[in-house]
Amino acid sequence: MFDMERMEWSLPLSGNDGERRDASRNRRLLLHAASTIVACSGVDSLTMDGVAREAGVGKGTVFRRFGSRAGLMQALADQTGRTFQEAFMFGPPPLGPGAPARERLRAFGAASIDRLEVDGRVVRAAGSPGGPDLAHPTQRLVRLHLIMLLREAGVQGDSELAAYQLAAFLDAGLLLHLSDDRGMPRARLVRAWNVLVDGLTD
Amino acid sequence: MFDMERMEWSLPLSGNDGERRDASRNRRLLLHAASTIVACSGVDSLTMDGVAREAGVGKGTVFRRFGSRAGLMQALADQTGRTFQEAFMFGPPPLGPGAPARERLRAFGAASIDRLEVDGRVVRAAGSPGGPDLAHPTQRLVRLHLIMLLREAGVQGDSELAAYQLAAFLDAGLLLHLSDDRGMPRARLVRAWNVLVDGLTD
DNA sequence: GAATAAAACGGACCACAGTCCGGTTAATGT
DNA sequence: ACATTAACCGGACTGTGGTCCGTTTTATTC
Repeated sequence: MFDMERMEWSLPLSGNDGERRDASRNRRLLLHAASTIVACSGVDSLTMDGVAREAGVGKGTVFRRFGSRAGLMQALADQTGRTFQEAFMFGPPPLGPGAPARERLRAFGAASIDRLEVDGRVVRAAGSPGGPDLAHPTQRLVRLHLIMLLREAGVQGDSELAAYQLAAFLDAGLLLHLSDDRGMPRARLVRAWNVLVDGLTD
Repeated sequence: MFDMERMEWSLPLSGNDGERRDASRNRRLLLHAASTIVACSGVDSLTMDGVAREAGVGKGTVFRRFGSRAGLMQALADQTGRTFQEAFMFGPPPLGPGAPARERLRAFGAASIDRLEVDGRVVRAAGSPGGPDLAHPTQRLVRLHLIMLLREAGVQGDSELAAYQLAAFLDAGLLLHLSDDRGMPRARLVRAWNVLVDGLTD
C-alpha cells in the first residue's frame, strides 16, 4: 500500500521505500516534537535530548534518523520549504514556468527573501559549522534550478558557478545578518538581488 | 559570556596597549600553541583543553583571551591574514593602490583564492556556527575595501550590498567546497570571480 | 505460526565547548 | 617597601552533541 505520509518527512522529491513501520512512526513523532519545540521556545533552545524526551523515544533514535542536529534542522527546513520548491518548479508564473527566465530569477530571489523572513532561523541552523551544507540535495536542487534559468536567460559562460554566486547571496545566515543586524529592509535586498541577476545575465 | 573589549586586540592593525604582562605573555603562548597544533594535527583536532595544556596555562585563560573556539581561530586567521591585508591596502599594484579599480578587484579575488588554498581551513573554522562572523572587524575591513573599489570603479547603485555579494563568493566554506569537494581548479574560480566583478561594475 | 535475519531502539557513556569563583599576580599610589 | 585594587589565573563543573552496544521489534521464510 502507498503511504502518503511516508513521503512528507524527507527530501523534496524522493519517497523512501522499504522503511520499517516503527522507524516511520518515530520519524513523524520526532519531527512533530522538534517543530513544537521550535515554535514554542525558539531554535536555540532545541536540544537533541529535549526532542527525544518530547517524542518519547531514546536519544540514539534521533541521531539514527537525522544524523546530527543540523540534519534534524535540515529535515525541518525541508518540510516547510517543500511548498516553496513546488512553487518555483511547478507553480504559476512568474515564479514557476511560463515567464521569461530573467523574471523567474527575480521572482525566485524575492520569494527566497520572503521565505527566510519566516523560517530563516531554522534554515540557518540547518547548516553545518562553517556555512550551509552545500552538498545537501536541497541546495543542489536550488542551484540546478538557477543553472537552468541562467542558461535559459542566455548565459553563455560558467552558469554553474554563477548559480553558486546567486545562491550565496540567498544564504540564510547572510540575509538574516543584513535584515536583523544591519536593519536592511526587504525592498533593498530584493533590489540588490535584481542587480546581481542583471549583472550575471548581461 | 563574551567580552567584546577583549577582542580589540585581534583587530587587524591595532596593537593592544594597557595589557598586563602576564596576559600578553599568555596570549603569545596560546597563539603559538594553537598554530603548532594546527600545523601538526590539523584544524579539527584542535581542542581548547589541548591548547591550554600545550601552552601550559589553565583552560579559563584561553576563553578569557579569545572568547570561544571561533575567536581563537579568528585570531589565528588574522595573524596569517595580516600580510594579505597590508598587501591590498598599502602594497604594490595591482593588488594595492595605483592600479585601476577593476584590476584591483580582480587581483583581490585572485589573491583571496590563493590565500584560502593555504589556510582556508582555519578561516572557515573561524566562522560562528551558521557561516562566518560578518560583524567581525576583519570581515568589515574586507567589505569596506570592496565598497571603496566599487565606487572607484564607477558603481552608482548599492555598493554596500554589492560588496556583500562579492565577499560571499570569497567565503572560505564556499571556496573550499568548490575546490576540494567539487574539484574545481583555481583558474575556473578566478574566471568566475572576474565575471562577477564585471557584472557588478557594469 | 515459529524460526531467523536484519534493522531499529534506548540510554549509558564520552569528548569538548563554555562557565564560575576562590586564589594569585601585576600595576599603582603613598 | 608596603598596601590596595583591579585584573588575571586555574581547574573543577555543567550542558550538549555524538557514539556504542546489548536488547527489542519488525519483516520474511518455511
